[in-house]
Amino acid sequence: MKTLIVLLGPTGVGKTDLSIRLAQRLGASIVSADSRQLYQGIEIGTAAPTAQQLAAVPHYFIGTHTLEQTYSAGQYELDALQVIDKLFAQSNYVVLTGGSMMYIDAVCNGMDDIPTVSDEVRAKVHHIYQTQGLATLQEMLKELDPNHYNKVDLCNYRRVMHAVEVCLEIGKPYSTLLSHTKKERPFRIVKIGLNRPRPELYERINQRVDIMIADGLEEEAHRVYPYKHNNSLNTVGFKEWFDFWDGKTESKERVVELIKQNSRHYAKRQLTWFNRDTTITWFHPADEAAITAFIGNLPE
RNA sequence: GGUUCCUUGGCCGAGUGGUUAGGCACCGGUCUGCAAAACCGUCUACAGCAGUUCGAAUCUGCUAGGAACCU
Repeated sequence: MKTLIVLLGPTGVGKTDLSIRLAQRLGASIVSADSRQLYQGIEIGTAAPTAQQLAAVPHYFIGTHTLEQTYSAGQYELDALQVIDKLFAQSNYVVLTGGSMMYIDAVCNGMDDIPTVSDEVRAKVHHIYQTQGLATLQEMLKELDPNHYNKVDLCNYRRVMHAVEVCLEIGKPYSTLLSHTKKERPFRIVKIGLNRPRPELYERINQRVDIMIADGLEEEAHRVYPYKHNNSLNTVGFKEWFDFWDGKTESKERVVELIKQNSRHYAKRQLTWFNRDTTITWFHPADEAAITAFIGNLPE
């Protein structure tokens, strides 16, 4: 049976190393589900696989986009599925690995078809938000899509804005596009979660940030500073430097502290998301034997 | 030894008699197209003891710790 092995877990838990060994053992390629490693030029800060690692196993969605390109989970679903389909023609296994919750979700469960919002509508809604504030957008949503109005987190301007944008774009309520059903995939999905005791995970994250600094994260961030307004750089490890150069952070020591802290926050959010998914089988990354056995014991 | 001042929850920090200031961290949570994003919740402290008062973090005294200055 064609099987997609989904290797997921919080940042810094040790997915990359394991994914390569696993892929080699299974004769599989690796499809990255990482919304930041997909960009070129921020390899250090995103802990992207090294050239050596990339040479060991074919990788997809690593460094495939420029910092100025916009990308989304919805687009990823389409692109990733296409790649996965192609890979299954040559192997029974494909390893999907990464920490971008929504990207993984998009591949495993699918997202509803929501049209891309035109620049005009986006600009219009953004303008309303800027000039009249969130309250006005909330009122608009109440009018345009009372159903969704009752469900969204009204304090979260991103979500309110998006819902309003889509309503205006399609001329009907956003909620009419939401099916709340999982898409069926023509392959089996096996989710393997990687986690460590919290103190251990945080210690690794802290150490990894120190290594990034030693590897030249500051220089890398400085190099991409001109592109800071792109979504690709609304990223932990970069925005903290931008704030420093913009005079919003007092010292470099503080920058490093913030990067560590924000990375830990990110890990926590990932775990919160993954913990809801009861189909995940969890392992400690060091327990590779158990993981291998688990995969070996999967029914044909 | 003397004088004056200080002591608030993990950290910062407001509050001079009468709801649990607030911020950050920690912890927990939300999540269908910018998701390494955006957002939400919880955490009831006032150095200790005694007293004044209907009522004290806020007033008084003593004790402890700290700071500055004097001898």
